[in-house]
Amino acid sequence: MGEQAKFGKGCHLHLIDGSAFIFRAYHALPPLTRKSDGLPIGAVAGFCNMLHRYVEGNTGPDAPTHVAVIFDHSGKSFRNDLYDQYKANRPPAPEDLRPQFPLTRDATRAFNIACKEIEGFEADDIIATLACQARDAGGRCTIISSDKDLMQLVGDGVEMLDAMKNKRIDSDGVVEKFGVGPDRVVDVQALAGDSVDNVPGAPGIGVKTAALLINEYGDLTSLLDRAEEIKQPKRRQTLIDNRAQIELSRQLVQLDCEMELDFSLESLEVQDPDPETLMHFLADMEFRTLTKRIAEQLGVEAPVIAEAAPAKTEAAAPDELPFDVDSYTCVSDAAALNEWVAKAHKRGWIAVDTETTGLNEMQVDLVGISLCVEAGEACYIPLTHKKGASDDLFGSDDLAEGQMGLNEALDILKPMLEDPAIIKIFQNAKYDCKIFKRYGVSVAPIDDTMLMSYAMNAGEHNHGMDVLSERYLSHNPISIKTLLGTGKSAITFDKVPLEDAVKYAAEDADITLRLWQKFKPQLHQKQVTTVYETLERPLVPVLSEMEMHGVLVDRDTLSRMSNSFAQKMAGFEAELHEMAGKPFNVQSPAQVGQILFEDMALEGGKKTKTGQWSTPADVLEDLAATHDFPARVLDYRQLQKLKSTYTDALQDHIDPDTGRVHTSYSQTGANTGRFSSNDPNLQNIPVRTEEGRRIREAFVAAEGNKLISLDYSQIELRILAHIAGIDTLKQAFRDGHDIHAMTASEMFDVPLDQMTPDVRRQAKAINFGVIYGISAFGLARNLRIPRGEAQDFINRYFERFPGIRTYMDDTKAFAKENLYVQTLFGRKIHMPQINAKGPHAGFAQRAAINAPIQGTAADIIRRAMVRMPEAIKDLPAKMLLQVHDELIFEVSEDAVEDTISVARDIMQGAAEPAIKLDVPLVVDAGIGDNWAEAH
DNA sequence: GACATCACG
DNA sequence: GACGTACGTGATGTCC
Repeated sequence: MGEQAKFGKGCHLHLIDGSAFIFRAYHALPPLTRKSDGLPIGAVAGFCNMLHRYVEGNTGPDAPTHVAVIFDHSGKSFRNDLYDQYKANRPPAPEDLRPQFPLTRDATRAFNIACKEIEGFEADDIIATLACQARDAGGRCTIISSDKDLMQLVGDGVEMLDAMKNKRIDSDGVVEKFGVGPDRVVDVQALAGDSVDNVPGAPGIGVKTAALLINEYGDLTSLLDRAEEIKQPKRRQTLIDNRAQIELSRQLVQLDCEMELDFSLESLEVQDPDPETLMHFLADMEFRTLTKRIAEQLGVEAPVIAEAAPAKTEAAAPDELPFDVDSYTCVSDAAALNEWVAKAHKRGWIAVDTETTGLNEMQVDLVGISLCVEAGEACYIPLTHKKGASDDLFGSDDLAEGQMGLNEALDILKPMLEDPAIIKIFQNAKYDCKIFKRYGVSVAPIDDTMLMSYAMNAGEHNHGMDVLSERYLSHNPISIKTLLGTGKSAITFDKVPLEDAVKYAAEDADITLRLWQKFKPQLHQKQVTTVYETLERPLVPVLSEMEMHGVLVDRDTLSRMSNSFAQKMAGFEAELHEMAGKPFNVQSPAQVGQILFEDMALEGGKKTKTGQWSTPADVLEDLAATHDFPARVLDYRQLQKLKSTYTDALQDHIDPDTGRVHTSYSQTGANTGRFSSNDPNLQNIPVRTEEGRRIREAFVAAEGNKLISLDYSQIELRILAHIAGIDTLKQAFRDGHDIHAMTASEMFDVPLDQMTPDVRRQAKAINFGVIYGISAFGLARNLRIPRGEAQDFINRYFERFPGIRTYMDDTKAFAKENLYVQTLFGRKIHMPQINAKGPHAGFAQRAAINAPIQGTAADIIRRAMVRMPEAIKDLPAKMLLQVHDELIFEVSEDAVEDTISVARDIMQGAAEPAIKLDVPLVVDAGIGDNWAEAH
């Protein structure tokens, strides 16, 4: 440090406003991506060009002797402690810009220019402090920026330079801009405020008026003290009323010239870049032109950049960094943890994984947290592991040694996990976010490798970590079973010895980070960034909240129904044994089949592929027309289903703490974009039979509330009408006609006023069949008509609506060509089986026809759900459940109508503005004390 | 753990 | 010309 000459007279410091460079570069260039992997790189390219042009231009007597690029540190600054709304209305950095922030630091260092940022301060403060130091030492300083907030620093050897316009700004320039000299800029800004930074200022006073006042009264303090003297009554009152706010504003705009810096002016001395380092960086970024140009100037050989690197989509390249579970570290004190937090700040991202005592997010305890910022470098923070059970079979409740306190760790992690400038990366973020939420941490923003995979590869494979790691990293992770065991002897994670836990948990974070690095650029390449960012990622907090809120279920209602079912079933069982002439297990399809088709020798029995007699409901229904036995079996089966799956099982899912049922939605469960619901499944609660529907009476609103249900009417048919472009159908929807009756009328030439329910029913079956990729066989079975007749129906339908056949043929052809189909919103559903030969071919083709329709409907309700929390935030209403085309809310009695109105608008307009459908979306609403009434 | 059955959209 | 099919899910019980 002592080698450099002292900064003083004759020295000239240049300070570059790094953030301004980045944003200017970002907006000036198209969204370039790195050829080999699609990493967004446009802002870095522009940044490097600007930096290079700047260095090139620094010749002659006025060249700087010292230089630094100053960046804003991610996260909040001390100004947020003064005013929590400071810069609060600033939108987050664009998605494709964020990963470029750290790269611009790397670029600065590659050019061998000092690169500075300090936590808790803005770049402007560092610039202010350095400028003052330079001035005090008798040297000069040029600030390369056009930010008006820096103009207060101008004067006495400090100037600004607008690099784009190549215009210097001195004291006169400041007067031109603010109407006052640099020393009064702060006063003017305090009065005028700043909408960009959300500095309030004095209402109704702009720069012009502010300058007028300051020039008249000398300075801000005098002005405020003598505010009574102001002639204009309104202006006078404003200043008197808002004195505190104006003084706060002054604090906000006043830059800190006296920061403690851990580097000296001397350390910023201009140095030549190291050609090798610079070349390596530029080549790594694949900047072909710039690399060549700078290589020539430096007189070195330009490194070769492969023209078209092989697409790295599937298996990992063999030369990738191997996994080494022994390299992972165990973090057990605050100092070590703080280092990891610092790494996250530096990088702007961090992969996080939580370990818990089980899978039920509402009940389990946090056991530890693993982190990873750089591939191959991961740690585990054990928090509540229990002491080993060396000779005590039951283990111990005492905490194991070598762990930091849970609260201490969370206190350190919370600001980072909530920092808007740091992306937290998870595999299945919803799980971890719910856990963190229970510990008072609201994690944001996030990325989720599971959802990225789903957006890119739905239909190709599942999206669990094991599958993804195997497929994309060629690595088999440690199996959780080897740590926990299986079945009855399985232990919970808090009983796992620390050294094993570190390897397993840290590896998961490492895998997550590596998957993210691999997937991120692929999202662009596969053109699903919008799907991921608008239809997948924003749902994580929405679903988390719905799941955590849960739905109130009345245990007594269920319990009474269970008892009633049990009684009836016992009666049916006795009857059935009597009829069979022997006791048998009514729940065994094999035994029922034997009795029906062997003992009773009934006709029409078919066998399943395993050789058993097949006894599904439709077969038994046919037999029930003539025999009591199959009719009774059906009765029994219905009650058995209701009891075991619903009235019994649902009670076990009532959370002991909340008294409510908390389902879990799987965002990646259905390939079409639908959600699935599990533990328990609340998307298949009975409704079609009277008996079953009564189960919904147990789903109730809390005291003083109502349940409301809003469902899309015929959404899939509407989408079909739009996509296939069927004018008659579209018009019918626009006119609000009964679509099935209309179809029947068109097909069978029956006037609407002479429509019979049976003809309408047949048309309805055809309409549904079309959505499913109609076949004569399927329609025949559904309508119980001969196959030839079904084929006639279908032919007539296609004749009447030729657009439908075109849509089906086009969709099939598209799928065969591309191996995927698409929704209106760009969601891709892969169809790897579409070109299969043989009997399976039909399956894939029908799925291909159905997927765009079902998927588009799923996209639309997803869009509604993403917008819903903001829309209802001021209403006493909560969104509880989603059942594919229906949303259920719990709402205070006095806000029922308002909520319906708001939620309906959101749902009906959910396709817009992305898509303007040719058909209206209609949402029906129901209200009740329970779900049966509301539906 | 595979299979059959049945609940939903 | 025969093959065997409606599309998408999850939970439960039997049986091996």
